[in-house]
Amino acid sequence: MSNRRRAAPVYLQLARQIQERIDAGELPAGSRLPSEPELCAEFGVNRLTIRQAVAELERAASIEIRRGVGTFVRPPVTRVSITVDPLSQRLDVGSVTMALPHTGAPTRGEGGGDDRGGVPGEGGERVIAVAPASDSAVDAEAARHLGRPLAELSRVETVVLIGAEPWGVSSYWMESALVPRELSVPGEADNVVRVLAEATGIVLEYDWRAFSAVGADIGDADLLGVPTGSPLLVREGVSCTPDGEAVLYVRRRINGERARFVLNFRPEKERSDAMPSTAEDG
Amino acid sequence: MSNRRRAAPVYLQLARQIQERIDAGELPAGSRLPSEPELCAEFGVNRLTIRQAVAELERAASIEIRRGVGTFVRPPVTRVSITVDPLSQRLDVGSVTMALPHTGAPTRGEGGGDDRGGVPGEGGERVIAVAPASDSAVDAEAARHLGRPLAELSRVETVVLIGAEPWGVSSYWMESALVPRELSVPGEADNVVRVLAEATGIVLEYDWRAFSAVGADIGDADLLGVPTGSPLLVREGVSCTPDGEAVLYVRRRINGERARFVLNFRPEKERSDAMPSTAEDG
DNA sequence: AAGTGGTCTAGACCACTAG
DNA sequence: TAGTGGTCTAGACCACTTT
Repeated sequence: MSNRRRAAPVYLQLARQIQERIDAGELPAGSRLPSEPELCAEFGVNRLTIRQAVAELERAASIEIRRGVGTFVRPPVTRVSITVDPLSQRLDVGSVTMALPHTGAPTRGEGGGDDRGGVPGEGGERVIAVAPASDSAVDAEAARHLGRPLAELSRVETVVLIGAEPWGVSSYWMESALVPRELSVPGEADNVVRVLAEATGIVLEYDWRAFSAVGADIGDADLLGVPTGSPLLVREGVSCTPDGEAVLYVRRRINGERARFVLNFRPEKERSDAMPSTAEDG
Repeated sequence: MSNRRRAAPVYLQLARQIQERIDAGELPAGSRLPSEPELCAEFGVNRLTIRQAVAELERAASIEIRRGVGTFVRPPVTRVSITVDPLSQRLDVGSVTMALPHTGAPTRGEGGGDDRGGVPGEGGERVIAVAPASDSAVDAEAARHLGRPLAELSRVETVVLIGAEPWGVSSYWMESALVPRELSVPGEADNVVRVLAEATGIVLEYDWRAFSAVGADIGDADLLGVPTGSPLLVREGVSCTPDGEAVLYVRRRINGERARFVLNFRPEKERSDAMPSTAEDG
């Protein structure tokens, strides 16, 4: 009849213990954790148990593991903020692609300052596949959003780059007849929405946009260079003609660590220095 | 000089192989995977290797593991959609809490239908802690957003429930003097924003809101009953008086599987049945 | 009781990074 | 080359669920 709560597994206790050291400042951002053998000795457990604890902290984004080097406490993340003015901006002018300020690789690791100015290629969008919609669940949802039969649709898959680093993965669905020739073959494309608008002469407006969060599936994880299950910010929605005819459904998965979408509800004002805002949305 | 790409580790190859079976329909949603010993025999590897592969698929949300029972292919997720009308809704009327339609526990698992009607308690918000802001990074950010010194602020931590299930975790920061007595002690609170507005007589408007994605840290994972690192949708922002004075900073982490925020940019129209919309936002 | 997944040990070998 | 983390094996015991 003992209602005693089962003790947590050892690896979880260790994870919490190490997290407490981090929170308490005993292990400041950028500092190195003891090596796995050292932790084994300290806690008197098998290496695999230590590894489970460390993996837990890595999933929690508390630490960063660098193979062959060591394990380090992560500094607080800095995100790219993208502002959307919900009161006025209704025109879908293209992609977020060109937005980002200093495109240098993100600062990480030690507390040491590492300015890295002037990475030349600002970014862009690389088409990696174009194919007719199949009967997969995601294609079916796109067809539903566009109110068109699956058979008429094509899907364009792209990777959005900042500098040379993948920042997000996009899937676009549109009528197959609308797919511009420039996009019909994998390669650089700069900005899919703009190419589409220019090639077809269609003016695109936002119909709706939605935000959600998912873990990276195996395919997206590959493309983005992150572990499977990493949090991705999903931004999806339909763009339409000024008449309201749905033309394009887009679903973009963005490395969660590297983006924040901001909606300002009040007219431009002195806002706290809080929002290091930027850029346009697409 | 061999530039041959290193072969992927066995567990990853197995994960991809199993994922392909799922994608191909050989393992339909709801079906059970072979047990771990069976998979060991089939692929001729150690059980731990199989477990690594299976863990990978679980992180990718492709499968669901039920201890003592088996491992099952997950059906596509269904999310609660919350609409925000960016053109008009500017008043911060309270929490998303009361929003959700049928509060039954989410359907999961087998393809079999499992209606579960009539969970009585519709949900609410449970205060779990109230404390003065410390010098932690997250408290400091709140102070920055509110433009007030840390010492004047208090933090209120709550869990947002749907039925009996935790749906999100909220942190609110406000002037310590403003914290209503009703919130000053842990317990049921129904709706923090409403309580705050009623207790102080302050009318709250949105200043800004932002969306991002993070993995659950150990604490949030505990509160939400999800694994560490699970994708959470973060909705944060400042609410202010009609004069624009920042009053409240809120940062809510929502189980990523269970929420989607929708912004409609066009006036109400016949929209595709796509958006099974709902509710208000807070 | 039987079968499932969860935790843990001991030991091995490998790949990557740095000095 | 030495030290780090990454992968894999073999075997054990446990907790949970179902029958």
